[in-house]
Amino acid sequence: MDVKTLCLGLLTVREACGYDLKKTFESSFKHFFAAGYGCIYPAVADLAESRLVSCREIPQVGKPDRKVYRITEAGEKAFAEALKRTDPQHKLRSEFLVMMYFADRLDDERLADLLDDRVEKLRESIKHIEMVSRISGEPESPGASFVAGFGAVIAEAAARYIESNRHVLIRSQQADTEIHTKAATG
Amino acid sequence: MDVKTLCLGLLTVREACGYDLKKTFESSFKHFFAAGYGCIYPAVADLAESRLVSCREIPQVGKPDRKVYRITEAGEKAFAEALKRTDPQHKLRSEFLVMMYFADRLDDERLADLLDDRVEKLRESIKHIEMVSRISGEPESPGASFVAGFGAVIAEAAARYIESNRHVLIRSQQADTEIHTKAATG
DNA sequence: TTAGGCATGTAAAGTGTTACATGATTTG
DNA sequence: CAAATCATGTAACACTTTACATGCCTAA
Repeated sequence: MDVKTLCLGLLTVREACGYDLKKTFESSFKHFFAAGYGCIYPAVADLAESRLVSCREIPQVGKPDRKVYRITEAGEKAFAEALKRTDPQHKLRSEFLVMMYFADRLDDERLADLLDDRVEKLRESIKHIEMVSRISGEPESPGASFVAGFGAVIAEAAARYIESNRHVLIRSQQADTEIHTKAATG
Repeated sequence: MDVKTLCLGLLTVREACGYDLKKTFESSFKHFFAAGYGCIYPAVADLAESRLVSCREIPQVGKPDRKVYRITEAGEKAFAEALKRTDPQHKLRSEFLVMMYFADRLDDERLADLLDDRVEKLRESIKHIEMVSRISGEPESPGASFVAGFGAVIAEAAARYIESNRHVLIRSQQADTEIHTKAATG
């Protein structure tokens, strides 16, 4: 499944322009499916060209015309089909873990910075997810709640793991080298 | 950080041919940094061309010559530099979560299958990680243990989350729609 | 006898990222 | 006065995936 298909999916929920779609990517999909303008604009243009969405141009003052895309019947069918056929992948690509794998080639200061930064980013991600859930006026769809909760739980687990096991990597703290896999709940 | 740099990193540990590197990707990096032959072979060829690794060809019977790559001093420096400079990303791209976001457009049977499959894959991933840790003769480096533990803990958290919250998505089980974020420990 | 392991690669296609280009309005 | 928001897009580049191409040996 590519960005194009996901844009089509978002347009099954409500009509939107490219800029709106980007905001949705930032708010709801940031933690598991990021996409930039350079990918979104060509995607919606393609969808329009293949008649899966229609486009209505709304004149604006001081800005480019707002191009509002709305899904067509063909688009609805295409998306339903995609949901039926897709064998969903779930891929992590972590340069952070690569660097941790090579921890013995990093000095302790650098290592501590990397670990701290990652934990901080994870905590920010959790806050971001909670923020978005609270802001949205309408109660979220079950799907939206599920994926938000997933993101928060995984980020929390990751942060806890890093905090419980950093001593395994940092030489100046290497008293206990047992890996902790039980997170303290609470 | 790309596959080329990671190959260089693996060659700081021990000399290897492309096929060996692929096996390492399969065993140790599968859950956070996958790579195929089509990516690895050109990568090591590039490394050799830019003299970051040397190449020794060992004749084989009934197979192509085995090209054993060994890191050079320039390669060691280049990798150390990469570890210093890289701001490590950590990206998830999950079509699975996309589909769960659109759960209301899936029928219950399909939904249940997708959830079951994901949990199964997560459990397999945990087994795979435990397997690899047990098989390797020498005790693993702290970095290797850390990333293996990370993978196992996150996969376990994900599996538990899915099991605790699938009822939020499946209509025929929608009595309680509260998201469970506290995993039962044990 | 068939599947899997060993061992190399190329080429095209697919997909996404980054940098560039423009510019008024609104908020702090 | 500066930064963020709104709003569009293109083009080059980077990188990975997939399919193709070959072929012997070994174990079940």
